[in-house]
Amino acid sequence: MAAVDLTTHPGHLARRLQQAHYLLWNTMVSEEITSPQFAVLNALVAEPGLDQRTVGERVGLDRSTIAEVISRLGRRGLLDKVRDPQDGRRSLLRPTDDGLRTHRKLAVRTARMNQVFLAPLSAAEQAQFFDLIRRVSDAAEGLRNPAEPLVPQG
Amino acid sequence: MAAVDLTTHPGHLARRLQQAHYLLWNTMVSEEITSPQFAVLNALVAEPGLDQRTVGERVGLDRSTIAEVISRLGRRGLLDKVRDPQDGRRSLLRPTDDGLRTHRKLAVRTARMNQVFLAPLSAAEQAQFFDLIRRVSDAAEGLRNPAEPLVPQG
DNA sequence: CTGAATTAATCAGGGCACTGAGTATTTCAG
DNA sequence: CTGAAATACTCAGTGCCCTGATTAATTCAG
Repeated sequence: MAAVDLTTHPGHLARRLQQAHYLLWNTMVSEEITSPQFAVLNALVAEPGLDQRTVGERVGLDRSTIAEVISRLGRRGLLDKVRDPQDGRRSLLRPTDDGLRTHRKLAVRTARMNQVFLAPLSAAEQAQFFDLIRRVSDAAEGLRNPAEPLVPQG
Repeated sequence: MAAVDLTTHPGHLARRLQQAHYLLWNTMVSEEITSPQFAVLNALVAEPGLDQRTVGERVGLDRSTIAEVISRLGRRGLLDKVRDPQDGRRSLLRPTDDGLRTHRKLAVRTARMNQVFLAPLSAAEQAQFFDLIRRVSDAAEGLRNPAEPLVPQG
């Protein structure tokens, strides 16, 4: 006995939500390009020439994961990766023509999928949905570095 | 240009939410036992003697993933796995004494973590949060098998 | 200018999540 | 009773996600 009701556990709900999304993405958007891959491509369409670490920051992927995702996108010929002549540690990334085409195509399908995914909610509820999830995520993210002791701001 | 705003994409938000949860779990609950592992243990505390497939159903893990999670819990000595004498295909699972102890300990910590995680929301908002996520997940889950042609209900 | 941080990227290793294919066991039609 | 279908599980392969350690390049103090 003493077992817990997981339907009131946000972590469990988050996992289920992501699984549901994965399913829909696979059937409605693409079986080749994943959602994180699209996010990276999208960041590079917005800001071509970013380095790997910054792209990871933009889309919320750590250094190891972003390296893998970028390697896959590179293998598929969707982005170019060149060493920064100014700073030999960095690789500068930008989408290829094929990458731009793929991004445009998937952006349309993604919008359609989002509509289906959110269809059970009214417009007001969808706004609530975004707001609540964002607030919880941001707050937890903020707990990462519990206020730097040195040079707090400026 | 033509880049999309990911902050209005439920899939992206779901991923961020799960990452935030992962972070908090790791610091506040356990670095050894993961959240899916706890979910499996919890299911077996509620219903000892379940077979692998059913446990997977209860906690939302597919056949392959549940096999891995159970193998890890078995290696840690938190559950026992015996072949069903009635049906040689099944393995019957039940928590060990150590598994029960671990479950009790983690249940307490998990409750504390959930409070911290949901602290940015009022009680009413927390209820909304559960409701909205559950409705979206359930609806997408329902799209898996688009209405069985045989014996719809009963 | 040189040695000590700092920084970007990589590598090794563990865990979650899915699909498609294969194996063993049970069930069920004939 | 026997062969086909269904079922529980396993295995191989791909991809996401994290941490800690390592490598290469840059920056910065002395």
